[in-house]
Amino acid sequence: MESGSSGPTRPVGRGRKAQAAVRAATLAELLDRGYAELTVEGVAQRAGVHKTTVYRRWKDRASLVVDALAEHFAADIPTPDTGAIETDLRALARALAQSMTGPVGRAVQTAMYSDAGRLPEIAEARRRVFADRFRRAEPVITRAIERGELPAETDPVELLKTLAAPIYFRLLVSADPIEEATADQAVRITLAAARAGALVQGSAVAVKAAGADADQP
Amino acid sequence: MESGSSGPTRPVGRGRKAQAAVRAATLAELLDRGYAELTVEGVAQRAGVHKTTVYRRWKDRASLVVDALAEHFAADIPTPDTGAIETDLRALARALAQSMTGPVGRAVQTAMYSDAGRLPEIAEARRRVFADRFRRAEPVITRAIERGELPAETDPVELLKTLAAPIYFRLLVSADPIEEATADQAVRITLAAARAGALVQGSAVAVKAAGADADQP
DNA sequence: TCTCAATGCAACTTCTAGTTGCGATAGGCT
DNA sequence: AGCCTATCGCAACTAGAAGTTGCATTGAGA
Repeated sequence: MESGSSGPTRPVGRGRKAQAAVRAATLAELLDRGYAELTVEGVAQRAGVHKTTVYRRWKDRASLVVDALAEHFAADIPTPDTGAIETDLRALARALAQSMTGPVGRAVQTAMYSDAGRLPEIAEARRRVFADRFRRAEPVITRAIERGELPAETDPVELLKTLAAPIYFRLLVSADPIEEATADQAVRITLAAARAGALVQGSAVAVKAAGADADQP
Repeated sequence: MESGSSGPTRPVGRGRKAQAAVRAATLAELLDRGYAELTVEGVAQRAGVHKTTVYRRWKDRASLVVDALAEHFAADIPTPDTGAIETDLRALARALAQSMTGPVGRAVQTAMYSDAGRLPEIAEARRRVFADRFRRAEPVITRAIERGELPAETDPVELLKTLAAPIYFRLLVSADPIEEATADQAVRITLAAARAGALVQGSAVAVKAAGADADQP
């Protein structure tokens, strides 16, 4: 967009500071007013900046929110390999819980599943982050299967969803605080289910008899 | 609210039909535009009604949405008592999954956890519904404990949250379709976890050592 | 058929989104 | 230190949706 090779591409300290303030203010407003009630003027005031300053940097309300969230998309959840499924899953679950901890994490994560999640860019980012996490985490489960720690038919994706579900439940439904204990509990539940053979492939899909009528009347 | 004993309390068929159309249109708009993008004029047009007709019946946008959702709050989830924990839980989970099935159910449930969920009336309704469901479902677990089907220390609330989590995960996070198989899978996971003793009281809370510092730095 | 409550319509006010032109200012560079 | 200019603040706009009001019109029920 910018930075012509010889052009006057000076980052300009003033602008950088203002933009950072606006982004922080956007997350704060997102957290305590929500996307639906977020106003550009409110963000500007909170950032100690004039409304036009916001509009000069961002096309509209949506791209302001998208950009403020985008900063924190970096999934960066690694692929643990401790040699035991329990500690590996604990690392994964704690990393997920961690990403929802603190005002910023909570603001970002809840916003991504609120009405702001309908913005195409957010929806796509969500898909990307999820695909990335599954891709990184899958080896953890396949290795555990190879080691004989889990039933051979265990479905990695199903297991990871089972691991994530109790954590997201706290974030989005029950609004209970999310701590390490939350993650550890999710691990216990998931492992018990996996060892009992409840997470084998196809266990979560309906086995439709022949017939093409899937819609309800 | 209305119906003074001798007053001119005629329900007036025309009004009833218009109101029903507006409520239905509100849910439809909620489903395919979301609360943040929902406009009163949009709802009115969709209902084949003039904007002022909406404002004569509802104070503002918020109460329109609240009222449209309120129709469907009736939790009406019964207390199954089949004599076996598995079938009882299956009944509970399927009833929950059922409430998220079909366009109306999906619209209502997702809206309650979207930005509309920040409206005080919605937040309170959510608490009421949850409290009611837990109250009705708790005997199912205590009976199972008495029958020796579950560990004696099993925490009923923790178990019910574990049961609900995978279903809400599909509704709010993964957006996978919700079917009976989803509910049945949730039952398998929950039972495996409960039987393994992962849902005993206090298993989900951090055991803080003495000290008053709970906030993060 | 006749009535009156409820709707349709137009014309408002207010609020926020988003835009534009100009003068003020502060950060970077010499 | 002092200039240069990109960026900011400010005021004054347009556009659209929220919400309101007065009056004419219509249709369900007695």
